[in-house]
Amino acid sequence: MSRLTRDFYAQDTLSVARELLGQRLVRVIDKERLSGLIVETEAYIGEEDRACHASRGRTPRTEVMYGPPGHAYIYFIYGMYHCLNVVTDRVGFPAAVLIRGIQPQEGVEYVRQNRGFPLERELTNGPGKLCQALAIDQSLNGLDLCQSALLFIEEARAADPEDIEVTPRIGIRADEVAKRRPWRFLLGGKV
DNA sequence: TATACGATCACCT
DNA sequence: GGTGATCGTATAC
Repeated sequence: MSRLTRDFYAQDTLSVARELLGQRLVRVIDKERLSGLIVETEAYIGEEDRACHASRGRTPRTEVMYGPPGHAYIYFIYGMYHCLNVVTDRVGFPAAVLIRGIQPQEGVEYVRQNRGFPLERELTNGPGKLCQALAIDQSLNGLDLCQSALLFIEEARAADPEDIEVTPRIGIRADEVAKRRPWRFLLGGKV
């Protein structure tokens, strides 16, 4: 099973967001594999994108986004949740793809424990939920997905372009221009 | 030092 | 459809 390489993440952000659909996100914990196919992503691109954390410039928090592609940008939100992003594009340009949803594959029972045994479809259908399910927190921030044994993305089945749905990003507070950008990608018409 | 708020979720009506 | 939980970060003082 081959892992996605630096070249993959070094593409422009919209291409990465699109091509991540159908790939397999893998978390190894206690030598056990937890994984799921990526079914929902959102792109956040550059300081000009008002919805992107880097729109207020380079800070300790956003530093990772300015670094090399292929690293994990994980932030803490609403005092209780974490969200997982993968850094894209080139060094010095802040951009990332938010992983918003996965379809559980391996280690489902472990995942159910982490999530407090909710309904199957509620396990990982949101950025905060999937981080809780895969035990992803800030200790993994900045991790190199091309090198790490703990967190990485494997090449699985690339999504058929016809199965990809494109919509505006959700949950963001920003100006109308940023809100309207069709930078959210879903697999198989999932909403 | 102080304060306001967010790329969310779960639970309520 | 509405709201409270809960705290790191950015920004203002």
